[in-house]
Amino acid sequence: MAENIENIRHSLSHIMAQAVLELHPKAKLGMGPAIENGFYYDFLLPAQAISEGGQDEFIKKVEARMKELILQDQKFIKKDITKLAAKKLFKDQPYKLELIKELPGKNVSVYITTIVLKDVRHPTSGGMSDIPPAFTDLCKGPHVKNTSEINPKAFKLTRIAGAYWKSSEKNKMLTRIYGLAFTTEKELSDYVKMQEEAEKRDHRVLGKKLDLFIFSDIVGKGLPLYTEKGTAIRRELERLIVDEEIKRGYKHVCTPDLAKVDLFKKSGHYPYYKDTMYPVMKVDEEELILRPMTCPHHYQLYLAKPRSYRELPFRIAELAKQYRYEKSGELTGLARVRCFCLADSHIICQKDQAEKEINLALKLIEDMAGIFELKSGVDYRYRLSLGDKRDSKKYYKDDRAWDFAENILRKVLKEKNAPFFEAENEAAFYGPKIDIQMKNFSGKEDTAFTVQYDFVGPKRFNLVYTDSDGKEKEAIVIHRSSIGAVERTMAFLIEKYEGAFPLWLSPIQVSVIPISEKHADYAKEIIKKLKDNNLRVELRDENETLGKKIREAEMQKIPYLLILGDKEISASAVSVRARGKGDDGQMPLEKFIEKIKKEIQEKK
RNA sequence: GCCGGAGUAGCUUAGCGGCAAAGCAAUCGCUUCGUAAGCGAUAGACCGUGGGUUCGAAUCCCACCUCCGGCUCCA
Repeated sequence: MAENIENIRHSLSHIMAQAVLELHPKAKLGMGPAIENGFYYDFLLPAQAISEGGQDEFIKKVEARMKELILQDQKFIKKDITKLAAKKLFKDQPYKLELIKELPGKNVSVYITTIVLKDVRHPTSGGMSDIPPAFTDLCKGPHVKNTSEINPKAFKLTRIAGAYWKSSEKNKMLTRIYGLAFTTEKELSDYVKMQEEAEKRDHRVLGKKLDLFIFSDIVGKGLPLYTEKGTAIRRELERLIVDEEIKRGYKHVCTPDLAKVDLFKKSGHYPYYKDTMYPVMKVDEEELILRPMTCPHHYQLYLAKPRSYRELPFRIAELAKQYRYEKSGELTGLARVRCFCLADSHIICQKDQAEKEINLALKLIEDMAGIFELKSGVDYRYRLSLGDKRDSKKYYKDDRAWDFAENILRKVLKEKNAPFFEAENEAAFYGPKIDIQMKNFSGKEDTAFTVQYDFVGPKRFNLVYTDSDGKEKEAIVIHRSSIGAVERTMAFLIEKYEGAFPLWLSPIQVSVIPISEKHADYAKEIIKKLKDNNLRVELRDENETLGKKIREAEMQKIPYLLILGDKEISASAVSVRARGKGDDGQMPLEKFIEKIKKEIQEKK
């Protein structure tokens, strides 16, 4: 039955179109495919079709009619007809006509749904032998044979959204209706429940609950403000990556957040990205912009003096703040912001060093992902993002360089046995890249980390070195991020851990809880000793019951609670409670400190 | 940016033309507690902003701002 679900979903999209056309005979049909977990159909609806009564009312009406249509045991019949006949058939459907024109061959297939002769479930509706087809759609199928294969309780219309015809911003926006569909009612309700559970992991919800970051209308959208707790997490991530990169031979540098617009004109970024750059600030005779990327700044450091082949690979790294004017509708919590900090690096090297450097960069990324317990194939997968040689507007024209770079990236992935897929038209203008695609709480993917091959930057900035033969040669550049944008990575981690961070990342590592006011002084002593050991601690000395203070600390997902009462004072000890594990018994403070410092060290 | 929704106390929400409510948080008492919510009181809201309709607007209409779900985009 499972292999039939695609057919069910696709058939439901036709039934939805049929229902919508009944309600609004003048509606124009776009496309209506099956998708993961359901289906959609795009319509051009008459004005006010939805606004009368609102979206919920509209969905309810369509859904109710769909259920009736399903119960009519409609047959799906496939017919191949000539394009000419199809054009006649769809003369009132401009989008279908457009599709017919574009389809190859002389014939197209259409699916006709028609009501069967005997409606056994509705005996009162009588014979219907000569009624015309209920609905005909241009479609290559496949479909169910009969709507009786569809469980009317196992689907549900979910939402209405705008979607551009053929996915292009230049085209008209149609109204898309989404539905969920499964084979059984239980699968549907299980899915809905699962979604509700997943929403609790949403980093925006947890960010508020755990007091990690906020947004302020007057600061501006897409510009997060981190609280003390959120900043603690950031700081740990930043320390981790800077220390690790320095160990691995990167030169960590600091360059300004803005630059003359000329810098980005020279780099070639400007014409490609000017719409997503902040506009020019004119000061005296200078025209400055907030930088949307760091590469050209780093190139200037390389160019500060003549370079020898002995200095290569020249790995410049920075925790670089970047500013991009993303469209307002594209902003999402910390995952997509207008000001972010990229763990960025540009590796300037010889062409024949590229393969090794790409491998090293991927190794660093994987080691970092390992620390976060992110698993290849589960939490993330690799995407080989390719260009399009036919599109010389979007991609720098140099077919040989593209082939060379693509082959290196593909070879690296193959030799690693990495699970990867290839994606056309996802490259940067200056070269192909390997993107590490991470899943978020709702199952959608975002690029978390990236390794890119660049053969354009060196030409534009004359990034050369003196080779062993004394001749000047052109270098190539590997752009890479290690832990990506700190903001986006935090979003992933909040969702991954559901706010229960490992000890080393926890904003508060230890909560000290005196049982009553009598024990407050002892608690303060303990706090001081913990702080002397660079631990992040808090004191819960409110006049509340022990149970309540524990509950609050647990809800804040604090890894360790120290409970202090008469027993602990007389034993000069602390009682430890580990997150989610309950009472873990008494131990001397020194032993506890030693234990958790080890745990922090190991980043577990 | 576009399509569709939503904005009520610090947070989560109820109210949907006729006196702005509740729980949690906060503050103050009582309680001094042994491993996930002790009891009571007090305070807290220009109902996102600005216009309009109406005898009367949190509620209806318009514009703007912000957020959410999609579309587009993501160097």
